[in-house]
Amino acid sequence: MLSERRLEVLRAIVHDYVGTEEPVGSKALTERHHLGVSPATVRNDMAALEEEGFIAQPHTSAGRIPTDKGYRLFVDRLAGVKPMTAPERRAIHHFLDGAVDLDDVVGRTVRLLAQLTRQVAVVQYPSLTRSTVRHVELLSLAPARLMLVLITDTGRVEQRMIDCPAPFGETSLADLRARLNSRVAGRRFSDVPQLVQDLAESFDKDDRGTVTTVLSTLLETLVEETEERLMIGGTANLTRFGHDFPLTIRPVLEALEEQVVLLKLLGEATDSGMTVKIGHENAHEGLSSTSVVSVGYGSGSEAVAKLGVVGPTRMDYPGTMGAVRAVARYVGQILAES
Amino acid sequence: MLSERRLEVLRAIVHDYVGTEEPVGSKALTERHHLGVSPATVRNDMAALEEEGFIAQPHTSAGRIPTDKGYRLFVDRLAGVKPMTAPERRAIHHFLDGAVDLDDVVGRTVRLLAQLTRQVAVVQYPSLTRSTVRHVELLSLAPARLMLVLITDTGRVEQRMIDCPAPFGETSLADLRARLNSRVAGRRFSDVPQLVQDLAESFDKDDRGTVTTVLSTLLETLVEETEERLMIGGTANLTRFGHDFPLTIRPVLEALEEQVVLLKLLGEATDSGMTVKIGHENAHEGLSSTSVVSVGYGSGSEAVAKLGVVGPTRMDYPGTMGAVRAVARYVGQILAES
DNA sequence: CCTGGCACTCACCCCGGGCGAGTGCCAGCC
DNA sequence: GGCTGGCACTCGCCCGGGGTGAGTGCCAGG
Repeated sequence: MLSERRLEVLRAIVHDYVGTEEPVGSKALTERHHLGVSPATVRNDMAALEEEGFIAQPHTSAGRIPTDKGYRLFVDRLAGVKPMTAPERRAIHHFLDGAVDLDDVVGRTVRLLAQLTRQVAVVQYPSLTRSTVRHVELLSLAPARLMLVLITDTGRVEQRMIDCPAPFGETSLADLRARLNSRVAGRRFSDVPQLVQDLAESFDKDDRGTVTTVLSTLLETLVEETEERLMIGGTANLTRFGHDFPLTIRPVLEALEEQVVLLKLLGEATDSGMTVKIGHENAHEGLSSTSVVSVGYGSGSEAVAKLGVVGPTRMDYPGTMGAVRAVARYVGQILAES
Repeated sequence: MLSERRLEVLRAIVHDYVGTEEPVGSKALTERHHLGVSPATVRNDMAALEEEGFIAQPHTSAGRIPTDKGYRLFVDRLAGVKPMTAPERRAIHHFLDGAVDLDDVVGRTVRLLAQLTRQVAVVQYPSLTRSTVRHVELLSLAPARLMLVLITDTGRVEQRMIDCPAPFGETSLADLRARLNSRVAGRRFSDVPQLVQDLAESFDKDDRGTVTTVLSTLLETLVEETEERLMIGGTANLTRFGHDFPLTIRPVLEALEEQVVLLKLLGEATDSGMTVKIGHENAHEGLSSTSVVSVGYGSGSEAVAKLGVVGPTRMDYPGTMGAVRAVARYVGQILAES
């Protein structure tokens, strides 16, 4: 119901406003974009767009700025994803390739995303829930003290101390280790509880207490770590938010410190494909003047975690989406290789 | 050479300025602090203090604010460390006590420090250099793929993947694991290189390549991890910096993102006792309008890492120092227990 | 349906005056 | 000698007013 030209006007407004950060008027629009019509016509179009809620004026006799709804339309129908150039892609690959362990991969990814988009980057650690167990290791640190180490196929490592109810011999330990691994290695994390259910029964009465403790610690690790970790970076980019940002920046910083908030944020994104949440679409109040672009990534075809960026609603959507998508793709590759 | 009263005036100026964030004049001073002298006298004292460079006026006909040098004197001679109250101490202990692993301890410490001081908190992970090896574990993930896990007495765990030049049997693995541990377990990290020096020689020719690879990876881990990790939090508190902070906050955020900068910052602090770096005393330019209060902490008597807070030079030094010291003490306790 | 013209609105900038906190200095007092 | 009250002066801040210009809405004509 919006004519082609009106959409074009909206696109032009978004483009200019993102660039200049200032309300854009009809005259300036016709000058910078050859729309083929006069300012007066554009004014009529603007009035229509405002009527529909896609743009607004900060005050009478000022230019227009896009509303959240306007950005929404822009992202959905007017903007493509701007692909990275070949040199950029090479640089991404090269930068990520030097990582030594999972922490390093995540750390580099955060810095890379922040740099590419000049916004705040958020990267979730690969989840345990979806991934499979590569290996479970048990170490004896003291006669009645064990350490449990869980290694996943995404390279994540979790460890827990275990105080045994009774001393636990080396042979029993080797036995438990072997049986545990034969059952759970290569299996999905979510299947583990069932797989180890009756394991304790096959052990001596003396050892049974310890085995039970070990198993429950293992399951606890599973549950606790469904509560994910993440890393953020590029907060210095928040200073580019706007002139008035003492008020804007504060709630954003606060939201960023709340891992729970961020995880929920990423969690709300659809599993496949890119998700763009604009302004008030974000549930968290502190982020109501920001947009979040996120996408899943993973070592295989399946996404095991998400990453994204948080920036002002007034952001370069095509460029940001391109960068986010490219980084996610390469991180997936790196994880698959390791 | 400064009379007692002049020091008292300086103390009052610091106190008021920290509270109000506004230049403090002679009249207001005599009203809020019963110095027993008139404003005129205070003015003379102020002139003297300014002459010596302890205070300055932002512009003529304004009140005075302390200079870096003034804060220095205040911290060194006029301020004590304000001890935490008993309830606060209990809260600290309780909050830290619930941690499940090292990451959690560090995470909680950061949040705690940020909350207590209402400033930006920085906590360094316990160093590997000073600590001792609790256990080295080798896991076979694939015929020619090993994982090396290094566990320290501070609870830190590092892992590395190793691609072997040749397949490595289970018995050889057990052998290497046992010998490695008998040599390095309980030893200082810095002694490890020497202790494993000739280990490869005692192995079969076939395995020697793999053993060498394992050892060099172990030593690499040692070196790489001398490059420490740290965690920061409470960046939202930066918004309380001052009215003009778009300019102030940016370089600080940038500095905080540079782990290297922060590590150097903490590194410059003296090993024992508390260090307070004020304004330009900080080498990094972005931090020239901040003060850093840091202190070492450790599981035993020896400090294994440092923690601290970064805030505006205009901060409550006694309170901040009290909080930093208390937190460091309790973290040490928690680490010793685990 | 587009266009040029026109009157109108209103944020922004600049300016000048009044206000008041704060200072430095000085003469007098203890 | 050091403290005090008094006094003239400085200068940043607040406030109101007028000018400017970008931008708008509307309307009549093509």
